[in-house]
Amino acid sequence: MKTRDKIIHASLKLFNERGERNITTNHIAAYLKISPGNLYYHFRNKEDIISSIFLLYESHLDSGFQPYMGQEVSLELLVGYFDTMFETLWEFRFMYDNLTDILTRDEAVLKRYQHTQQQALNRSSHILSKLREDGVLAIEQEQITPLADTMRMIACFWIGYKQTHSINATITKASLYEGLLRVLMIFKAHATPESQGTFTRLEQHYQAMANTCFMPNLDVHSLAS
Amino acid sequence: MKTRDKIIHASLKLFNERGERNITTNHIAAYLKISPGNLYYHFRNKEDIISSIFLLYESHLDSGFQPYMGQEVSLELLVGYFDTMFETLWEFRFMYDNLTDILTRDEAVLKRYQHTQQQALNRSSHILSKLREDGVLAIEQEQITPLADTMRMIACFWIGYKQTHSINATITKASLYEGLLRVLMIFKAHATPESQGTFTRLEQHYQAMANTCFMPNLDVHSLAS
Amino acid sequence: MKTRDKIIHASLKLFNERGERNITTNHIAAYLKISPGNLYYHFRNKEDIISSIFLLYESHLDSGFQPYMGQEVSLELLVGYFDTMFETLWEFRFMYDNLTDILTRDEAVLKRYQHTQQQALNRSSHILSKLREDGVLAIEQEQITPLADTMRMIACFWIGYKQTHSINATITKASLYEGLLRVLMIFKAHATPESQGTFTRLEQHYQAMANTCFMPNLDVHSLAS
Amino acid sequence: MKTRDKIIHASLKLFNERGERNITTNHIAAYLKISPGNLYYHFRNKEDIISSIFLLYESHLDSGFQPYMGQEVSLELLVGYFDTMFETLWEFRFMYDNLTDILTRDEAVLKRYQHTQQQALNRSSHILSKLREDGVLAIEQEQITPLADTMRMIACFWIGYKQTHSINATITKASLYEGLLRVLMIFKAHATPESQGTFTRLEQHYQAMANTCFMPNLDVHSLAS
DNA sequence: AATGAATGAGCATTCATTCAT
DNA sequence: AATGAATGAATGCTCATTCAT
Repeated sequence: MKTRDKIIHASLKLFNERGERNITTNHIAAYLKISPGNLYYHFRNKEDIISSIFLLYESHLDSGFQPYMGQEVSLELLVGYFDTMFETLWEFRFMYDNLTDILTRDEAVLKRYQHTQQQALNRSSHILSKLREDGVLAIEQEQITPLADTMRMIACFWIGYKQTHSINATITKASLYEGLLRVLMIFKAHATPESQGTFTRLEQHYQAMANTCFMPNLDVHSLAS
Repeated sequence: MKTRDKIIHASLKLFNERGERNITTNHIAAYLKISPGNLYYHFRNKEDIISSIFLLYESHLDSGFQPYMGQEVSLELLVGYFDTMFETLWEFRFMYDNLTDILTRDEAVLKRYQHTQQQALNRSSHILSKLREDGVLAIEQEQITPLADTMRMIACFWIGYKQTHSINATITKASLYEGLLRVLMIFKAHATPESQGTFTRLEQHYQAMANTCFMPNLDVHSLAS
Repeated sequence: MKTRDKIIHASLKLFNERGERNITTNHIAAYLKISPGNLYYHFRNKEDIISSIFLLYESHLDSGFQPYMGQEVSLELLVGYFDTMFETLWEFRFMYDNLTDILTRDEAVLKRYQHTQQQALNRSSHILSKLREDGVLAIEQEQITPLADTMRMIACFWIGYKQTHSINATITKASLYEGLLRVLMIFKAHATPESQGTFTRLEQHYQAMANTCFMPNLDVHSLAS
Repeated sequence: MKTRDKIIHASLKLFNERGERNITTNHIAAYLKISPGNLYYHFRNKEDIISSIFLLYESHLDSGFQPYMGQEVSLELLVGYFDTMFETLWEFRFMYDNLTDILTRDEAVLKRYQHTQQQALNRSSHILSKLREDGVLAIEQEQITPLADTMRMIACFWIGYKQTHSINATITKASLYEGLLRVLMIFKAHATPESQGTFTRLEQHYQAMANTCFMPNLDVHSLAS
């Protein structure tokens, strides 16, 4: 891997593990066993590194949220989207510990972040619309975007929420699934009576996933069954 | 006002306006035109100032969330609680820009914060239970606490969310009402058919309130009518 | 006791226990539950307090080192002097942790200290002379002052020496007697053959004293026997 | 010279001249016309600088106190040791102005210091034993270590003693020779009658050295004659 | 590409001392 | 005599960034 990419990935790793505020450019250089000067050869400044990490974030989100023109809307598809979102959140969780602060510092990053988020929201709303048309959701058209937004919000702040409001502050994959179940709960509240069962099955699936985090050797096919 | 209180309020103001990480003790002293030594005469250190602000936060929350022994549960009462929460969040919004970081630094504050939040959650759950018994909410008993928790979560992170995900990042009272409406939306999703109308009226009330922010001279009695 | 004296004695106590450098004027005031302003009403500054402690030190030394015109020189008398010195050292031990530093800061105190020390040295030399005349010490007249000086030096720096060169750094009365025995060792090296026995008895006495520190209830008459 | 070494030597110089407590890291940086940041690039903190100075001290002492396997014990050899000790003390005299304080602050340095001192003491005792076997010293075997210890003590605190107890507080090489003569005095007190002459000659030698300090151009062969 | 020494403004904090009351 | 709030220069130290090599 090129030095530039090494710096991005080391920074991301260290930021996630110990918080962006606690990681200096010298920490990153020392971790990679390169000189601080070399780090600044590849990046103008620390903000520039963060900006590059956001670029990575954006492409993760974009590639995981591909629209699905023409395909039939399935719950699996929708869940695929949420899987993507939660995985992205895990990968870039340092951002969500400190989102306001980071975005306030760099106007350009803020704009790009908002654009990416807006696109993700549009796609989510589009899917919710289809689910409504298909009789899965009992919801008025004008409530669709607010609902998508609420779900996104819970996803975005779940990590920060867990870290501050739960006794055990360490974030794990299991605690992320807990967040997913919370989103599903809201989803289910808007489900038509006929689709309640489907949502129940989804819940059971993710509950199993959360449990699996502690039993990693089990092969999981809970949804398929 | 006593110097000690001046320091607390100036800190709160500056933290809210420019972020806690960007405000040094010297900034606070300079803003108040007192010496850094004087600031440290009144507070052991910066953490101590923050701790005192949290004390203020806790008493705001506690006094606004008085239990209502004996009274009849009304939507108005519940809404009063949310009004309190949203106003408190506004007053102490700097915390939510950086909650993980702040709470990680001071174990004692973390414990107190979590205790306060737990009590607020208990009271919310209690009210939801009553609403369920009164046939207002169609929700299983075991879903009550998760629902209360979700609503709290949206309340807690609404400001941070707005600040980072909306184009116009400036937080106003109107944008807080927007958050309130979002919570109501979730609420309404669990309403029994008979109480749908009540929730609709509530929505209209808060919508009016939000609009009034731009027309402050109008006397508002939207709920009464 | 008057506030002024309370300040002197509290300062002495705190300096001895925790080191002069580690005790601020605010510490002293807080310990006495008086205001810093009051402390500065009684003393111009910290140096002034230290100067007053030195005054106390000087009078201790002077009163314990009264010349003994006319009396017969006895070993008991001499030992009385060393008892005084060691007790004074114990009482004012903070000085000897940091003597250079303290005396460098205040010219006037330095001069007074040196004067007091010179007088103590003169008296010691005078006694040694008599002991020589009485056939107790086998020493040339011109070696008398250097010998007195060496003994004083060991006395003065014993505490500092113990604190830095022994594994167990805590200073106790017992460790002071250890220093006394060291001085006696030098003394004995200059004893005439006839007086060796007397010095041996002295050593046994102080050895017993050192042991007594751990058995405080025993009545000690080791010298008398 | 490398910056790191410059910092060590400048610190040593400034500490010796003005006392360690009175020299801040900023003083050192200013003296060397480097930035405080640069100083902290080379040293973790002030303790780290002091620790490095102690390393220097230890190697000075170790290299000057090489054991002398097989050689015949001569007074010259012994005196060589004391020369080393006194010169080392001169070079690092700031330590002895404040030894308790400095060693109390850093456990690791204390341990190393005590180890170095213990080794020096062992070697001194070993030499004294040989001198006793050779009929130079009239001393019981069990008194050897206390004697070595006493001599070391005088050496260690001579500078501090002179600085505080003599009218002319400025330390010179001549005043160091005075300390050496003091140690010799104790030594001589334990000499056998046959070796008294040798010690007298030694005294004369060092007396001459002390005088030479004021006549630096004279070639000194006082011992040889 | 890379090194690593160097910068310097800034930070949280301390403490002897002052002063209005 | 005494209070206690206030001062302000100073301290040890940090860290994003620069630059000669």
